[in-house]
Amino acid sequence: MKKGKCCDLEACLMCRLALKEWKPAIDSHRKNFLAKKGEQIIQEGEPVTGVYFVYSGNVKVHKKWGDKELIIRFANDGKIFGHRGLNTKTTVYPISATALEETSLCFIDLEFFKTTLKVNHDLAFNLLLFFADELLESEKKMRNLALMPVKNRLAVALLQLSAQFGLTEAGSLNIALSKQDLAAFTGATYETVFRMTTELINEQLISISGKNIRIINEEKLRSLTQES
Amino acid sequence: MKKGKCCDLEACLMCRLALKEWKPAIDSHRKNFLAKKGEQIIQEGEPVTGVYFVYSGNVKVHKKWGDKELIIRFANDGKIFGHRGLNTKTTVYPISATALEETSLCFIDLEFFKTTLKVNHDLAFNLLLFFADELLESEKKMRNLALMPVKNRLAVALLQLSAQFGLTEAGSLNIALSKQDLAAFTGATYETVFRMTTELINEQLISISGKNIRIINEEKLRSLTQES
DNA sequence: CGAATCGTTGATGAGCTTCAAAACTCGTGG
DNA sequence: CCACGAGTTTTGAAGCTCATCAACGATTCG
Repeated sequence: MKKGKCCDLEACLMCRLALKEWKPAIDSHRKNFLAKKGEQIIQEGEPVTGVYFVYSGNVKVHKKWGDKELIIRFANDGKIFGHRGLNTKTTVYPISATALEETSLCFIDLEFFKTTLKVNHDLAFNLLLFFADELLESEKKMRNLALMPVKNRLAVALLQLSAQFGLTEAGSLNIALSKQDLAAFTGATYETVFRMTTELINEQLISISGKNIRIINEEKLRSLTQES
Repeated sequence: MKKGKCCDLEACLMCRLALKEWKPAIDSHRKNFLAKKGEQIIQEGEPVTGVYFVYSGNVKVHKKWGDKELIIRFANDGKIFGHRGLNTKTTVYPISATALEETSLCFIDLEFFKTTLKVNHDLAFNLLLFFADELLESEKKMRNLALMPVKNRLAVALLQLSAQFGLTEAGSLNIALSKQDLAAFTGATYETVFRMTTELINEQLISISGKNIRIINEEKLRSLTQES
């Protein structure tokens, strides 16, 4: 990632905001703010007003059905969420978004974002690629939820977290995630995830001390994510 | 849909092809052909060569894990598939695609499609919206697979098929789908889907005669898809 | 007409959820 | 410094949903 860049999107809107390449006019369409830990930023079903960019922190993007919850993905530094306001079918947010830690955010008005997209073709093209990547992940996760047992999905989840959040110097996953949330991300119950976690520990694939999860045998863990 | 248009994307590439608005130069990048019923058009894991547009017919887009299969979606008239070659992470198709009936197709070379996207901003923007819609559906389906019981997922599947393929004059779903495929689309086994189908019949929500599925009580069926 | 495929049904058990109750953690205040 | 209680973690047990296997009837097709 280049200096002054915030995210993986070349020509990303937020980068430009950060780099102040844009006219001051944008200020009327942008709102910076802080979300406290646990604060709900978007409520599923509410009318779409704009998109959010994460400067720093961590936000879970989740969907509910009845009293059950599934975490679709996490948006950390440089990521975007609430962008599904961009669609032709509905005018309400299809997901909820909740800060997992204190998170610094930037909100952009939907109309402004749309017009920007139409004018800034680089941005549009790169957002297109971003969406394609998301779709790729999304469809893979669909398959996993439908076809994989919980233990294997847990392996996928851990590897994904490792890839997205990296490791601390101590070598454990650089994210503070409640077991509840890990379960909701895996798509299973708290207890089941717990049991599978102990299995993985017994098989020496991971280890846990306190809140810290460490991947010991990445290769074997990854082999669980392969077919059959 | 306007006359001369093939799909829901304004400025869609295929429409332009069909309308012959483009220079003949394109012909070297386009290949029209027919896929027989049951013919596999894309094999998961093969290197990406381009994208496909459906003139007419029906193609299932599916993913495997071991010997199990999940149908992600169906691509019928005017739809696009294989577009996930467009991404930054992998150079192989993440999905398989198989014709469910005789299908008339158009293949576009990936490089050409990419350059076109960079030049044709209307196309890029509308593809962006299309991706956003797909993502919306995809994430909804993720939630369904994770949280809904099979019966409810079956209701979703039937309503979705009804929306995408419409009804025959007789009032039944205008698609010939094997129960195998319906099961793979629902994300459950053949037998389970069969049992749930009988339940829905007994509850007078649907009826089946031969291959024809008819939705009797759409409202109740839809209520199964609502939360809790 | 026989073979093969598909539809239908029952029995069984694995995998997972649910409920419930210990055991452990940690902050708070006596 | 310990006791207490609230919250979390861990474990056990029961039950439900769904997959799997197997068998038989129906339908298609050479």
